[in-house]
Amino acid sequence: MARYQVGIQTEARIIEATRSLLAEGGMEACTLKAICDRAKVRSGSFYNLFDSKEDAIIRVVRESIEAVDPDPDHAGTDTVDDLVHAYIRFFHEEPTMARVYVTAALTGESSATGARRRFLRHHLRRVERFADAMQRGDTTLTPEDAEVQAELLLGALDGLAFRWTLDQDFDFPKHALFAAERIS
Amino acid sequence: MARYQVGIQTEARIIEATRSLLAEGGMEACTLKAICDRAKVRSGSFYNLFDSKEDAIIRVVRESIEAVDPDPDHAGTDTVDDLVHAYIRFFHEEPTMARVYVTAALTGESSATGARRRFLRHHLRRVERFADAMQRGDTTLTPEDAEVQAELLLGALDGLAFRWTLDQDFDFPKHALFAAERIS
DNA sequence: ACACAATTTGAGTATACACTCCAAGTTGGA
DNA sequence: TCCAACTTGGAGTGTATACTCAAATTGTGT
Repeated sequence: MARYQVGIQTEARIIEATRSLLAEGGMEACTLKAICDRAKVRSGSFYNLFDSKEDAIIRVVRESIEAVDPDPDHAGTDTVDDLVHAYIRFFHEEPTMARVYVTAALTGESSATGARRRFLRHHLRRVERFADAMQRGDTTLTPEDAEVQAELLLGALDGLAFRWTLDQDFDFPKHALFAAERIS
Repeated sequence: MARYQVGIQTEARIIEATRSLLAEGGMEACTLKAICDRAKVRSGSFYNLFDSKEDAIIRVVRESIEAVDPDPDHAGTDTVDDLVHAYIRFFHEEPTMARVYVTAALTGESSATGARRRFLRHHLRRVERFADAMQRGDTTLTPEDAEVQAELLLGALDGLAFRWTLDQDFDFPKHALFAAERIS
């Protein structure tokens, strides 16, 4: 019944292989074969531990996002600035992962199940945190206004990040900070 | 030397098949087989007229974007509001095409050639037009400030559009107008 | 050392895709 | 009417993909 150590290690190797492949070459480089080769595992083992390739990718991306969370305990003490800086940091430290994040949301199965739903949930949580931070910074803001404003700021950050994926010379941090200043 | 009528008609049929497939089911539905079936053509004919599948898709998307251009002659008379409304209209009238547009930019070959470059060029042209319109609306704005502001507004529109692809219930026009009001 | 569950293997399945080639057919100008 | 340029049919190529399964092996508690 209990999991064996060896299985847990294999799982970790697969996650690490997936992470490094995504970071190096994005979705295109992250084939099942590549994952298995790098993790020194046959495909059967992979499917013993993961439901699908997408399953592994989603876990990696989520871990990656959480790694730059300014307030992992959700104590509700982060400021808008903290959140914006965390966002900038994510794109700065894990550019390929950021592209994967956006790509997965767009190309996930057209049915609303799966990746898309997950990303939406994550987005909504972020909007909530931005809105809360905005209200803490400006107590005259109504909850409704804070939400609209949070959607706008996050939208702008997403859009500027997309812009950056088109052209790596684009100064994302500068524009992101301008957005934060202008919108919140 | 001159092109034969029958070839021109075949080309038109292929374009139309590609357009309708993209509009109905996005990139996933737009396989070569699907295009050829719908256009009543074999793949040999397709490759007689187009270099690649991507070639056909790019032509379709470009035509689709130009169809909602508020100032096709580039007379330089459009206002920021015109441009924002044109953007909203594009997403309202051709939602799937909009998704294709973003997807193509992200998933195009990782080398900077090809689709990505094209999209960047198109984006830069739009930024310029937004910046010009902003300067016409506020003559105290320096060209540099206008450009940064234009990048922000376009980024916000792109991001909100992306947000909408995650969840069709999101009120894109409302948020887009809020962005325009807040940023320009 | 035994039983039994957890894990691994690796060949195999099924499928999908963009693209090629060239013989045969058609068009339209001279 | 001729014929070269153009267009078409459609089988075929090559490659890649995610995923399955039954049997073999290994780990763990007793």
